Amino acid sequence: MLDLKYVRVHFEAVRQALSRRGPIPGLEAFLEKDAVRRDLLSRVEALKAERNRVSAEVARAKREGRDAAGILSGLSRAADETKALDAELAAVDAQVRDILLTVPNIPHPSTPDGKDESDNPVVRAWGQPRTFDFPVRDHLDVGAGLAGLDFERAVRMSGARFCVLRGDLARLERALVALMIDMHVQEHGYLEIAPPYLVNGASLVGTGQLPKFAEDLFKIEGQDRYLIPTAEVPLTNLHREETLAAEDLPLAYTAYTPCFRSEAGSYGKDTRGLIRLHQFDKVELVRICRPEDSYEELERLTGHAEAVLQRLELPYRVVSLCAGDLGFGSAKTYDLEVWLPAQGKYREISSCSNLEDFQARRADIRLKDKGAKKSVLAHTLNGSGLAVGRAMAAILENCQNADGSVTLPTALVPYMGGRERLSPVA
RNA sequence: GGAGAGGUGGCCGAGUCGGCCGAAGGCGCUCGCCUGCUAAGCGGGUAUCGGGCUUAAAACCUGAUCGAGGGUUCGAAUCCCUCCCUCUCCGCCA
Repeated sequence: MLDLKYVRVHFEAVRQALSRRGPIPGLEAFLEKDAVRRDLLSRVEALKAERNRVSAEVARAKREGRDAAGILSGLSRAADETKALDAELAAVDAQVRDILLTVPNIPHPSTPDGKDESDNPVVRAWGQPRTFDFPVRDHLDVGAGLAGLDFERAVRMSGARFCVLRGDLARLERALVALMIDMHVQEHGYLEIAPPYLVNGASLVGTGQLPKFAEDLFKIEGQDRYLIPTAEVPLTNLHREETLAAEDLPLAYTAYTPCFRSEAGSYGKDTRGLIRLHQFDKVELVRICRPEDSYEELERLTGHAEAVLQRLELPYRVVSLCAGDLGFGSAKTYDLEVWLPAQGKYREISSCSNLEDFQARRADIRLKDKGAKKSVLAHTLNGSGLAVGRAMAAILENCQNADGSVTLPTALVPYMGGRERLSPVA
């Protein structure tokens, strides 16, 4: 959410900056609604101030044993008026808030111009895509050969876009999670968190999924509870409605969780394989820091996610999302894209974003310097470190051999009980 | 799931028949004084988020907040309703 006063005072500049994303419907109504709100607010406050003054007079009269009937006369009409205006104010207030809640974040100046993903500039690349002297199979075929992916049964029990992992691949999933968490905790200084997978609506408003993207979420029927679409939600909301001590920052959290997404509107996209599922595992990174540090923190966070790809020896590149492709709450995002040889393409495996104070304002996450009078909004960042299913797909494709076996990246060997290779099941 | 108790400032805790209660008192923290050192003592300060004014800040004016929302009332921490949460006992359960 953007700052109300800032939007009012710098409306044209805000509109300009947001237009880099494309059209923002709803913004036009803001100034008018806001003016009405401000007018009502000052009138209501004046009425309340007068009411409070007279009430104090009544109290004094009663205490001194005098008759307060004279003061009291006509007050109930004023009270009715206050109540009516107050209701009007609450309604307009909600309207202004609704507008603000559906306006995306302002792209940072360093976020490149562009309309969609084809405009995302490559910032850097790492590793050489391998050349194969045999026909490359996609991760589905490789996984099937290992008897590790079972989509048929997953569909029967849950429906499309679910997967059952078996045997070596079930273990590989666990190994990947363990490797990633260990790296982030032991080498990058994150605190491991095991959060709830169900959160309430307020938390989702806090991180920006609600109210605008309700259709992307799985909601528990009849309850104010939703399956998390990413661990970003519980991790960032750890400190919702808290004022943090500035000297404790930055805070760095990591968590492994399943993520649940309805994928409404992605029919026909990536229908095969592990790339786009209703449920997938992800290791998430969240950092909460002082405003002046957040861009430095974004580079750091991105580096932590890259380190995992490097450890797994998977070729990847880093792209800077252009304004038109930027996520709702993000001011700047780097996507890490891993090489998938069967597709002959780099595919997103991590997205690292600086949300600046966009989430902090919604979630009321503040920080205060020792001795400072005022608190300020913190900055929040998050990134995948990494998406586990996509990492598995990348390993199956990049590390496959002609005989259908898969040579595991060295870093995974200890996590796979010393095994260096997964062999096809006859 | 059943029965009961309760949610007040960083913490503990008071709040009488609704009326100078944003809230006594204590602890903690902090500033100053005092003091061979430490400890003790004395005095002061110490919730948050808004709106207005201001170039800005401070000061000042003002609104809201005693779990959340609503109601009664001129006026609600105090009365009423709904919800959330915590604790105790019983039942069930990994």
